[in-house]
Amino acid sequence: MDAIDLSLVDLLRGNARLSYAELARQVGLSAPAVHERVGKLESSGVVRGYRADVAPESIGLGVTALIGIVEDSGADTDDMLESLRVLPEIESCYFMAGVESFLLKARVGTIAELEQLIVRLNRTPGVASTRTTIALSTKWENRPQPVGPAVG
Amino acid sequence: MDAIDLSLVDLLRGNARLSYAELARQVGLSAPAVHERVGKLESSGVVRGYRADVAPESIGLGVTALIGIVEDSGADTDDMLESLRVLPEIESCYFMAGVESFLLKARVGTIAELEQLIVRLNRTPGVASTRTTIALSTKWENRPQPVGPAVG
DNA sequence: CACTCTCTGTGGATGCCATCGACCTGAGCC
DNA sequence: GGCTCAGGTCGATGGCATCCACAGAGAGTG
Repeated sequence: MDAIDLSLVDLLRGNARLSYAELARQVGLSAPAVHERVGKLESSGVVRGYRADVAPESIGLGVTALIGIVEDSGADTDDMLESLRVLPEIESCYFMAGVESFLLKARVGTIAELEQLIVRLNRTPGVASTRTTIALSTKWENRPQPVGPAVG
Repeated sequence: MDAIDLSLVDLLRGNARLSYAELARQVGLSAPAVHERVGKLESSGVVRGYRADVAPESIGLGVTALIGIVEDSGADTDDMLESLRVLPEIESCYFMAGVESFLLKARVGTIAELEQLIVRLNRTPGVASTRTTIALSTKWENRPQPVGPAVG
């Protein structure tokens, strides 16, 4: 991970569909060299993949909620994780410090679907309680913060 | 947004670097047709961009925190938003229902940097109080949920 | 029904890009 | 010095992006 790798990471966080030729121009290397570097970033786990950033409301996921989960004392955290993992509505799952062991970001189409999700969560073994707050609007999300040196 | 558009969106959410030729094979259209459709999805705002998914700890952002913000009564929400927007550490910003008007997801390198961020937030005009919880680990994040029909 | 307009598709042509292999170069080390 | 290796360049080639001309389906209209 030298400065050029950081530049490549920055460029790809900004636009994952840049061609190797374009990346090469930006960082001042040849296309094969960039190809090699990006391949290594991928196989070493620095770059985990490439995702289209899609407006959720345009694919019928207009309701965003954050759900904190308090575990039962003695609950098996790994089992709970597996129960959470199979729920597709849960986009993100953080294991937190504090009373609420998990913080989930869920995305559904309607409030009714959110209700169903919460019911399911409360029925999940190991869940003592849930606390849901609704996001009225998403001001921004997953904004990449620049890490590399400035790239001309 | 017909079924083919949804398939394209799904495919690109899974791998944003798929070639138009490959997308075309997957959905059963010609490459120019797919090119046209994706272009329209982009210009209509359904697809907002393409991002490399980078392991944050590998670029020196190993600390994730969620920060709730309570506004002063009478605070100007738009002004606050602008103050938040210039802080690069804030990756996501939701306007919430509830006591805490904003919920921020912040990513920093060290606990010391988190402390500085919190201090800055508490000094920001309009902020009555903040409540920070640290994510001990990220189980998953921004997992795309399939929306289109199954794609062979 | 027939005409036409529009939308969305296909197929072909062309130039750029991804990718492979051969080779070069400088650093570290015996 | 001479070996070795990591990581670069260059050149070739086949595939892809992209442009263009044109075809066919459907909606609206006389």
